[in-house]
Amino acid sequence: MAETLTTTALTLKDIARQAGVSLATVDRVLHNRPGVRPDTVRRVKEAIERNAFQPHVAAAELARGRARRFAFVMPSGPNPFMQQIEAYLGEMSAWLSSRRLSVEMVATDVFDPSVLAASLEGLSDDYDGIAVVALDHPGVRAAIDDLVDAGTKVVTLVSDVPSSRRHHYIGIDNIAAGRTAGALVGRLVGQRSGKVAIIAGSQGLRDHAERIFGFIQVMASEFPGLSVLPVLEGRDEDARSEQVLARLLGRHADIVGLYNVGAGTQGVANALSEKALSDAGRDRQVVFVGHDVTALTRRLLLQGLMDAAISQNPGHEARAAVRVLLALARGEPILREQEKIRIDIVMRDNLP
Amino acid sequence: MAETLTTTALTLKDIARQAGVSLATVDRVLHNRPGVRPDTVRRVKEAIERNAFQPHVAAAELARGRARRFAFVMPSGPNPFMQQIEAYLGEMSAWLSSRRLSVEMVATDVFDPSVLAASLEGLSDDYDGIAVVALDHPGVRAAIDDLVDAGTKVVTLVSDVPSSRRHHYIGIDNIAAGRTAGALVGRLVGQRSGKVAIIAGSQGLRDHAERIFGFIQVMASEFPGLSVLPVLEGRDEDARSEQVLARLLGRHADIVGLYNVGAGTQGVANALSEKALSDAGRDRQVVFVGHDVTALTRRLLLQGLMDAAISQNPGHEARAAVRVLLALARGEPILREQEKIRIDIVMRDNLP
DNA sequence: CTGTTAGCGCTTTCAC
DNA sequence: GTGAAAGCGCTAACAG
Repeated sequence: MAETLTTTALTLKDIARQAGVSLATVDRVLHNRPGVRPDTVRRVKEAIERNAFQPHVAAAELARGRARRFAFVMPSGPNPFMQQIEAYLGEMSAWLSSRRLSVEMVATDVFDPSVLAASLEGLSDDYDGIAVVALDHPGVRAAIDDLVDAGTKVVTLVSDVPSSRRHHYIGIDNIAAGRTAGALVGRLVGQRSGKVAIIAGSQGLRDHAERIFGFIQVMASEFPGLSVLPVLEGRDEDARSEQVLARLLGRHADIVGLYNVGAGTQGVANALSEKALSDAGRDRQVVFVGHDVTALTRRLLLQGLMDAAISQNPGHEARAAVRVLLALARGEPILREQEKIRIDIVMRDNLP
Repeated sequence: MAETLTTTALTLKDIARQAGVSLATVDRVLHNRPGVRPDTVRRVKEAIERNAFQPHVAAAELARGRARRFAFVMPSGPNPFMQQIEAYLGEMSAWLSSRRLSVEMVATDVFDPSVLAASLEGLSDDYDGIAVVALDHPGVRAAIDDLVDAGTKVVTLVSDVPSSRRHHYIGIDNIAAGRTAGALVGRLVGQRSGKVAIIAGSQGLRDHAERIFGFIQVMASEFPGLSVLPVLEGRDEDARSEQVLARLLGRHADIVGLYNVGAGTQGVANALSEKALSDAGRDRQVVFVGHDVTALTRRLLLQGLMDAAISQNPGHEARAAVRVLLALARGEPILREQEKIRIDIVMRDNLP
């Protein structure tokens, strides 16, 4: 009736005794440090295996007694999503300091590869680990690889540089996110046929490009009744997004769906609600799917102007980045399942 | 450019010196233990505040040196969702034992209040904390309250007993989950009008009842074109679910949506795919929304027979339950944001 | 009421 | 190659 999943009470000392060696030797074997005869290594390893011995992390942490410093390299400028990540890091401060960890924010122009690369290079010696919202560019890749070579742990956050040797990526699969957006737009449009608009910050941004790719893929293969218009670029700015979208809506009366890939949400909403006014009486508004749950998208979802937001949980990303950097620094295993960032579909009734 | 969120390097000793007292006194104040003159308390607290002092958790854990035992009281019988929670607890075993924590599974008939209550009563002295998939019933409530009175930390898991004095509930808001399901069915049905079926395990289960409530609420207020048929009960069994649903589908040709509140998914799928066959050529199948991502629902989503699954992440629930029990046992703060279980909408393209 | 002290289990010199 | 021993920062007896 009761099945135990865990037991341990042994200590290094017990293992040492069983293996007929001293504490120090067990410690060396445990951490693959050199200076132990192969035969001794084997004896110790056997004792460890035999007892399924797990060293007590608290004791190790205390004995090591080292404070760790991490840096978060994030975009300067007022991006609500990034601000949420910062805010969640702030909420962790008690957690961090009771573990002698420190996290520092480094703001930089992440859209300029040379600036970003330079920022990264400058951090090498000061930090045990770095989380960076990275632009996928050769210069940035080189900077990341240099950090890694210098022994710094590096995780990419939100936006990845897959070709680099970063230790981990904390963020969503953007192609799948785009596919999800596409499936939602298609399904929510229902039987109607017509055109679908896409507005992105820039197609040069890897995450935007991937989302668009996934979106178009699904549209083409599963919703033949819907035709996708050429992608608009709003540079993630409200004014420009509103302008280009309004023009498009004016030109095509039969737009039934809209995918906003990046920010500039207020502008998109403005253009859309203007159209909604003039459409009053029509059977249904344009289906509008975008990204991220912010104060604004929350309001739009509640109003019904926006139908769904594809979201990556910023609190989870902040905590996962810290935990992964810490695990990397300590040489502990990473709980992949726990650290994986999911693609959340947020609609009015499951707003977090 | 770089803004620090955290700093600390002080120890109890530093605080003791600043306050002009001994280590032990600071420790007493820190843990609100009695036996310190109010004036001294104030002085110490001031020193703590002034330095924003955070005791080193690793040191505390080591010094306390106590192993903690937790029990998970879960339904006997083969419920895939519960098995997933167990599996994720299993994956944590290294994490657990390196912290000198143990988790034991206690299987019981959680649907029989007296059996469940008796199981709980029997555990009082052996565990520091208990997570229980609870039935909301006066006997169970009393058993939980007794545990709490005895100093055991109690969290309800998946299914809550809000009237009890349990310390925490790990699970979703089931009314909101039902609303989410309703909105999805309504939106995915689109312009068509017709009937919507609901099949539940039992309306006597609190979580099922709440989901139904939320679902009907949304249907009534937002989808006047859809009428909800009386709730079917399938007792979470495949055979019975298939039977009652098949009969219903036979009687009403104009069913356009289906909400499966609990398990019995295979039966539901059977009934539905049979109907789909005979409907071949019709414009669209019945919209089918259910709960939880299991091997089966995953397959159904990929096939397209199922449109969406409302899900609560079992891995997250398992880890959150352990973390919360641990925080409660140690008297540490709970990171509410981290432990909150979200209502996930899972469709084909964002399958985890 | 308050202080002293002996560990908790591991890491890390420093000797041998 | 290996071992002995001094802490890491806190907790918990036990004295006073």
